[in-house]
Amino acid sequence: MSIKNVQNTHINLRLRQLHGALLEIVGVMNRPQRDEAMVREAGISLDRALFPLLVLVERLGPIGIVELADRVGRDHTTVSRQIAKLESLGLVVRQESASDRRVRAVVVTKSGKVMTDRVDEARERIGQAVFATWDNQDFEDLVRLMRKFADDIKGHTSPDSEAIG
Amino acid sequence: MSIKNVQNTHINLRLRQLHGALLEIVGVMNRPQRDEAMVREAGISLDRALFPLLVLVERLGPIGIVELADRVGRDHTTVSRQIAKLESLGLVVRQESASDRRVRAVVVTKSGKVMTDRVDEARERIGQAVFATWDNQDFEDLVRLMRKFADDIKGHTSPDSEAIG
DNA sequence: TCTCTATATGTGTAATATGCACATATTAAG
DNA sequence: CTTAATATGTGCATATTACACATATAGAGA
Repeated sequence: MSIKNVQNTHINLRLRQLHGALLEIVGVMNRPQRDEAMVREAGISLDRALFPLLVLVERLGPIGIVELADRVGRDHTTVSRQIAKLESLGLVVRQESASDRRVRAVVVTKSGKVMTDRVDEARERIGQAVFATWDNQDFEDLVRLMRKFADDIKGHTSPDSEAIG
Repeated sequence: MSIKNVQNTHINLRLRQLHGALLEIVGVMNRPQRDEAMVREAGISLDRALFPLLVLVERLGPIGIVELADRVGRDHTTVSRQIAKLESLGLVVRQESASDRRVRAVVVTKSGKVMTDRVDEARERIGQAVFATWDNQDFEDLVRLMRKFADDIKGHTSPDSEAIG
């Protein structure tokens, strides 16, 4: 076996480990129970699919429907309807864009912001608990490398490229 | 502002950055287009929701329906039906457990393994491309810290604890 | 052992979510 | 100024999902 093959074997081992960790993390992030617990804490009734959208709008808004749909991996018509629901609940508004009058950019309302703020606070509490036992350098490295990883996979998966599984 | 508050502010900044990166990564992982591309490459027609299950069964099998449902955050009745579909396609089988005759543990068949193997190969190719430009130490650190992170959030989110958003 | 509770799985059914076909408005390119 | 591309939205058929409920088995305690 050549040196290059040994290296590849090692990389593939690590890739498999990374994929395993990713599957678990995504699994936890996708649990609807988590969202429901948050919503309950915020004291508002909200459909399961609507909550992740609200968080994204707060993070990325003002943002158009199509870009939002791309982020969550759903058809834009689906997202259009979901945003309409969020708007009827008073949590977001669609505002006309001056530069491009086709887009109706979505932003959170004051009421929606109150809700995402509570979510942020809960997330902070959990995060502080999770990382309380971490070595500080490890924590800094995790944040830095996750950011880098997120940036890099976007470039390798954007249009028509292959999937990761 | 006390030293402790300064530290908390810094941690919360990092937590927010980490959350942002996580949202993007999970977003990419959740794109149905990725799964569809994989399935197409493997030359089999497979419902969108079935593919992630197949991957999990290959990784974790033999595994029971309830545990599988917990992993993907769906009701066990939903997963039960989806596994039944996978079984009718010959990609997995449900085998009786000797130790506990309630469970019908799911495992991939030879045919299912062929499919996940192709997926693994594609994932390897992508992974090698993504990390080709990475510093080796960074790559090792990412794998190690993601594993640690996955382990730690499981402990902090398992039963009835709060969500991350 | 007997009983009661918890767990694992599965089916019927109704509500929800989703995407495709299609339509409109606006922008950009030639 | 025509044509293609983009952003958004509605109607409708289908797919997905979960709740209520049922069955079988396991485990704990009297």
